[in-house]
Amino acid sequence: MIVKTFADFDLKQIAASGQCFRLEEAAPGRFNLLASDRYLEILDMSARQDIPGAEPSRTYGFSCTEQEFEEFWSPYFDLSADYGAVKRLVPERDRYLRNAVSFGGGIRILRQDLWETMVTFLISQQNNIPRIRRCVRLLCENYGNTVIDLSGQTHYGFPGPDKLASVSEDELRNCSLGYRAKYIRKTARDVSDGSLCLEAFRHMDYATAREALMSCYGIGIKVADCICLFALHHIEAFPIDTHIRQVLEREYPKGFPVSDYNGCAGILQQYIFYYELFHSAI
DNA sequence: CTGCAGGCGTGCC
DNA sequence: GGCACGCCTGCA
Repeated sequence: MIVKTFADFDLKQIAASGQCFRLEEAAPGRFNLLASDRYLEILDMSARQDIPGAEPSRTYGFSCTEQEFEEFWSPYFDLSADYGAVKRLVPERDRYLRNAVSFGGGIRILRQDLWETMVTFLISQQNNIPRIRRCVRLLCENYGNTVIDLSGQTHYGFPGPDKLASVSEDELRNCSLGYRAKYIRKTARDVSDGSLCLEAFRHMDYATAREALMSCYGIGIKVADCICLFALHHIEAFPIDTHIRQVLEREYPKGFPVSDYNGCAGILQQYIFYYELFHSAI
């Protein structure tokens, strides 16, 4: 286990922010995370002091080697980016956004696996977070590789395109995917037979990637933007769901000032999403 | 019982 | 371009 401290990094907030459905707080201060076939345990070692507006700096123990952390997990959590600089772009007069940023200041935009993100956000349409988690869990338990952790516990990786291409639509429906099963099956088959090349997406700019994603069966504007933001790290992507749409109508009737945020408006979208989900509940 | 949750495809204009 | 409508499922 290695121990590290970071500013603007709070896993509790990230786990609740709805960008990753395989990061969960299994017990207070104990997190489990699966990314494809990798498993990571994270232990919150900071004394939790929830001072409103305080710099969210936290210390965590990670169940991996220094090398794995530097090579995989640090980029995954986007730890080398300066989120303080993003927050400072929010002008004092925008009270709403200042509050949102201070409330969810530990959020970062993860760099998740492209295939996994495509499937989980296909599942997310017309769906709610607990049910999305359940669908993803069933998919992994039924078709994913087993991953054994250091204490001998079994976890399940995310099934790859070849595996899901071999599963019938009816079997997929057993994971309570509903009508989304045919979207996932077709996408899996397209990737598996080579007619859809995921590697190509990595070399595209935002507009090109978005358009290419939207040409996939079952992927529309909202899901394409989520994939651009959470997997391809196009931080200018600003996914608008029914929830965010209501906020924009209420707080920004003249439109969200995208141009104030030189290509990183998507990060602000996450602060807003998290703020709307939880601030009234406290 | 209806309505709806982090939409999208289809058919129509 | 815009706008209906249906779609799986679980939960209020």
